[in-house]
Amino acid sequence: MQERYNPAEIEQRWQQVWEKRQAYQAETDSDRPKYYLLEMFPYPSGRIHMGHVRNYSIGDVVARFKRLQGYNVLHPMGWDAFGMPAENAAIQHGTHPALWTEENIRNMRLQLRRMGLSYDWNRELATCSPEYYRWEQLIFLKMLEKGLAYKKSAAVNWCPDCETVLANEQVEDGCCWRCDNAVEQKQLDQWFFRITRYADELLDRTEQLPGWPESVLTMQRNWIGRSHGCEIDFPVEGTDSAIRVFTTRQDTLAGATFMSLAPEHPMALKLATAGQRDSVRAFIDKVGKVEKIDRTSEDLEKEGVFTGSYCVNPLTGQQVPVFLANFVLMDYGTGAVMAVPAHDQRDFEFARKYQLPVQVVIQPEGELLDPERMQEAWTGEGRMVNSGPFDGLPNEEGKQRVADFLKAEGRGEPTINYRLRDWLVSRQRYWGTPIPVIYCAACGTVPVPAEDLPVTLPTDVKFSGAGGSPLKSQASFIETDCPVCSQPARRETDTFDTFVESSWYFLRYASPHYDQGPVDRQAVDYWLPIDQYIGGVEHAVLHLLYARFWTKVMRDLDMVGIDEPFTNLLTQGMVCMETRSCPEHGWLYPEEIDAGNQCLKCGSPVTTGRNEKMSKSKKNVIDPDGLIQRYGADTARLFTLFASPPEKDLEWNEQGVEGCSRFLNRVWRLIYEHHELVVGAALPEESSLQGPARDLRQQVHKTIKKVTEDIDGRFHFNTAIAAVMELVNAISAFPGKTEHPEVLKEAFETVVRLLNPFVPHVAEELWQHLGHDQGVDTPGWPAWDEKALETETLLMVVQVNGKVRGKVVVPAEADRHVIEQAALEDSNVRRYVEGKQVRKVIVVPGRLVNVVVS
RNA sequence: GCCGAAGUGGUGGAAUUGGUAGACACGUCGGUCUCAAAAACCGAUGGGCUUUGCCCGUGCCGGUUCGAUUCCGGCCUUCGGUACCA
Repeated sequence: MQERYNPAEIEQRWQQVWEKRQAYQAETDSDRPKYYLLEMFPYPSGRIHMGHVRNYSIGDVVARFKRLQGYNVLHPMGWDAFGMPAENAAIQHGTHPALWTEENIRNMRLQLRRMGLSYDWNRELATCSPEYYRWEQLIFLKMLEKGLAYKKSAAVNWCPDCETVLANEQVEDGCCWRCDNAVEQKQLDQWFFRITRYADELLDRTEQLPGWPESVLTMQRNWIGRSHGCEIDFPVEGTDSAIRVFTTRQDTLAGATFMSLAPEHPMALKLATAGQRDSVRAFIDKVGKVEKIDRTSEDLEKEGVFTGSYCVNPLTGQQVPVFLANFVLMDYGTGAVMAVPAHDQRDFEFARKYQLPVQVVIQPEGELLDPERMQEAWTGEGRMVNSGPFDGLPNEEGKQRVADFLKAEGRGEPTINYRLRDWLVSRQRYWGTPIPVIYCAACGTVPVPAEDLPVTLPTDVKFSGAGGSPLKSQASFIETDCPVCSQPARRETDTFDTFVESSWYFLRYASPHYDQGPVDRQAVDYWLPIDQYIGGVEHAVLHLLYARFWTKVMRDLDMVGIDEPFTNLLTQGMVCMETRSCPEHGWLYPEEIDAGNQCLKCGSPVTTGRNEKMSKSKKNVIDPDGLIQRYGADTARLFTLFASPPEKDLEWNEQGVEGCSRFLNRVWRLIYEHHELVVGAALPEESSLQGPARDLRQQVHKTIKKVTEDIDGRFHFNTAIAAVMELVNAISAFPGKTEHPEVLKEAFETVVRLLNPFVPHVAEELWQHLGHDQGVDTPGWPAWDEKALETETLLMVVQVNGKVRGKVVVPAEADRHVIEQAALEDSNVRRYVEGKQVRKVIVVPGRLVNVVVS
């Protein structure tokens, strides 16, 4: 055994051993309980960052721990390989996206291997390979058959400079994130997935996901945004048509004194009377020019224009003027709103601005609303007034009654509205899965026959950066024959949103090489659902909602037998670090600052900012490679696990890293100094131990229990590691090392085995030095001996009136009376009890005694 | 505005079911070793005091309880999500 701990040498060696042993390959084995552990797969950007290190360190502890507990663990890794950065790199540097991506994967795979993560690399997949996306195309065809995929014209964010649509996240302050040009709304024919068909199930099943964080479930519920209400028809005066509105407040129907339509509403122009036509046109034009982002901002002034037309309130029969209003959105509800100024703040402001009548129809308890003097709308509860037959009803009950009335009269019906929109999956990009559809002049939109899949992405394309997707000018790709009539036809040139690939990769891992379909049903039935999914909270809605949707689609296609893909979800926090900036040069890297905390370039004093998420733009990043080089992967892993619990943000602290490195060095040295003592020793016999030897053995077993319970389900790795540190401190201080080598041996072996999931390389190395030929994982996870936990005496805290006044040691089996006696005899306790009357003595077994005096 | 999470020493954090607040680590201070330094090791470290011990202390105010970081009510602050959603 070497005197010095040399992480670089031992880590490389053990990684080779594991690889040779194929130690982490998972095989379907119905005789063993399975455990499917998954971390969200990375985009192959080229280098891993600290967020990855944290995510995968957390996952690896769980994977190794579950394996040691005897589970058949599936722990795969792959690449979310399609996406815009590859294409941007192609435009900027001329490298083909495929080569760029491959190179990045190669590099990142090496980085992950250097971390010693226990992946089953035989199951590795990259979503950009035709063997993967061909099955996605097949599922799309099936969705098309079921009406779950469809094409429609929709307004999308369009960057005229890049000639492509942008996802909402790619629009920053109304401008393109890449070229900083203003984003426009453009009407385009786009492919959608009908996720709204699953809105109810996606929402209702959130109640049955106890293993998910409440915050994520709430976000999903809000995103789906189901609201119960009514659709109501307001007949237009002098015509036989009607305007249909959606409302959740049908109880306020009698108070609807005007009507607001979205300027894009199909009836908007038709309703304009001759005298109003010009101003209506001008208003529609004006609103149309405002970007969507401003349109939905809070500071936008509420404006409208009168159409000149009236409709009729179906409850009161009153005449109601019809306005167009800039705050009414065409893509929610029906694009028309019944305006109830007394009970909706927006309508109230609008009514005051245009001097429209305010009619109170809900009176709150203990308050009398006066329409003349109201300063704001009353949106709370109350009793219905001015509502004819409904007067006096509590408004909640009124909702039901008004809905029933409308239905009976044929004027409306109860409806459910969702905030959730269908998922727009078309992208005018090259580096994605081609949408397998052909357009034929005679036959229209024709799906590519399943036997012709995959539609592969052509590789011989040119990237100019202009003219949009290179597929559009790739004749060899576009030109094809119609599968129906064999006449010349054109291929779809749009590709899928990359969220499509990440919606089912976790299913593919069960049988990644299966070539008869997307998944091998047997493998999926064995491995799925995922027992533990781990990733960043930034995916709380998008990816996690899409993945749930896709799983349900595949279930309904009889491809999988599960309803939900992720049983337990852990959303890990961000990795943060302080920022430093100079008034001259902006953000600074630590190496751009001198010892006196001044900028190396200009000498200005450096301002230290607060902890923020690590990002290159703010120069508060740590490069995992450098970290591993300096300290080793084990230290990097240990620090990210020790510094904070996984769901919280992690504050980077170089000194904390050094502390972890120091700890591993201490363990190494301690074992180095004593390993000859313990290598030949037997393991201890419980009964024969006394004093410090017995105490140490007790702590060994207490630590096993604590670490087991901390890891299992709780994921409190920080306290688990702290417990091992305490044990190491106790071993250091143990006076009986030479007298009790057997106790020392058990203690050392326990430390090494407990540390194994966290720092696997050094654990293997030390295990070997403790005289074992086989891996540290061979004996499985250590079990604690209940007998060793038993004590003869207990330390009990004595309180007087709830304040700690003393501590007494009592026999473990002492009864209430004996404990009470001992407590009252304590000299300090006596000072507080003497001369007072003891009212009550509370004894909490094994913990404390509280003497209540007065 | 609404929804969610959080607030504990100089710092990261611990206290699992209402039972010794501050485990573990970082930092700081003092010491040992050394020509010196680093490393390593040992000790101290919430604040205050009349220091065998006492008082105060978990964002603020109140409540329940023998006992509250933990439960309840009301506020304040920070972070995250989301929004003219009718």
